[in-house]
Amino acid sequence: MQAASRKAGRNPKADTRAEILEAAAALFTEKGFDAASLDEIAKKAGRTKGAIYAHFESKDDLMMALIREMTDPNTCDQQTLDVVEAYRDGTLAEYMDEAVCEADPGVLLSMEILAYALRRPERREEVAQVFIRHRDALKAVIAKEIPGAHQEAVLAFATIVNMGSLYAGLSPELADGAAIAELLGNAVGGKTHH
Amino acid sequence: MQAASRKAGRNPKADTRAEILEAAAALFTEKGFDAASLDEIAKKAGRTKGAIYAHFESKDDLMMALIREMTDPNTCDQQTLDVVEAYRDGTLAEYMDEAVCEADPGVLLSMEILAYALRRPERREEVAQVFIRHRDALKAVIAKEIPGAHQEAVLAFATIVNMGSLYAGLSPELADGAAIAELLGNAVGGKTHH
DNA sequence: ATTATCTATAGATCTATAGATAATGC
DNA sequence: ATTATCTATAGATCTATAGATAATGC
Repeated sequence: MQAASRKAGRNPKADTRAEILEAAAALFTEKGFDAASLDEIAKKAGRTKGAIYAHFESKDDLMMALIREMTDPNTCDQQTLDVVEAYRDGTLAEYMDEAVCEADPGVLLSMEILAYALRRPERREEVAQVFIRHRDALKAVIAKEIPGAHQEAVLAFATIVNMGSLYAGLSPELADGAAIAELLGNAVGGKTHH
Repeated sequence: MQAASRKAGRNPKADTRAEILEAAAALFTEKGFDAASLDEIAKKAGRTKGAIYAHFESKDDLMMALIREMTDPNTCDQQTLDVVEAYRDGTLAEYMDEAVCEADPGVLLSMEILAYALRRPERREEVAQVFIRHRDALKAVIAKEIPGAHQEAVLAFATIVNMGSLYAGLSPELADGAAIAELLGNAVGGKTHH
């Protein structure tokens, strides 16, 4: 949030909700949903717990809000775009080693959300819709950037890049940029320009 | 009571430890490490918390013991073997739909362990060694069962099957047996007999 | 045969902290 | 949105005891 928001008729309150969500995302990533306390989240957002309860009904409600508002569901986040482009340009190995292999926070959060949803059947459907919309956005990008990609290329990106970067975060012996790039190459196919 | 167990230097209640580990595995899978309480674990094992502390120093120590003793590190578990065989036999799609697609507990536990280790740098190396030994066992099986498999076939199995089954557990729209099988086919190559 | 000892475990308890709510202020 | 507070429960620790074995005594 830049000066713009502070200026144009924003109320200090307006940002509170977004800042809480941002702090929650960071702490759910770092410690996991259960281990991240609302006090910590509030502190990180520069507020108190009361502020959280002014905006969210419960810790679960906060998590669900975070999931729903996880970036615009119709566009890929920049990082996803970068991965696809690196693949297309034949520089994925380097990209993975630099950017993703040290336990990418975005991937950890998405794992946390997946685990959260899998353990709460009532929430599963709603979370699934969010994942599906993200998947579709990624699919469109792949179709555009990687002509001739195999039919299951989206699933390849989602599974190999995500899981691969978790493994890489655990140990480079389990997965490194080169291995992930080669595997993805076999799985995705299509034209790349080296 | 069997003379054998006495001979082995273990008292008749020696299976307490194993039963606690089993209960812990089940509850860590079902609710996650933080949300599973020691009281629940003790109850599920038919003991009380005192019994847990007689065998383990702390909840973390219990988790680490569970990780270390997660099946024999030099052999694949049956389920992993089944997946590789289903791939080799060209029946992976059916296998995944039947056995794995509804949020496989083993996969969930392994994700829980991965997240646990990624968030605890002091533990990372030790957990990594366990994963590496499992990976090597899987590699050997693949080399034997799927002649001509690509070099990164192990990573393909680990990432695509695990992540795929989590996605499938969230929604069949995200991943189903056929999609996983096709993707794995592109990623692994090698000879299969249809 | 009696007493002491050891080990594993139950059950009670301690302390900290979590999520949630209520009261209050701006 | 803050501050104070409520209630529940967590991990951890303490204490007592059951059941078994080992040592001691007659």
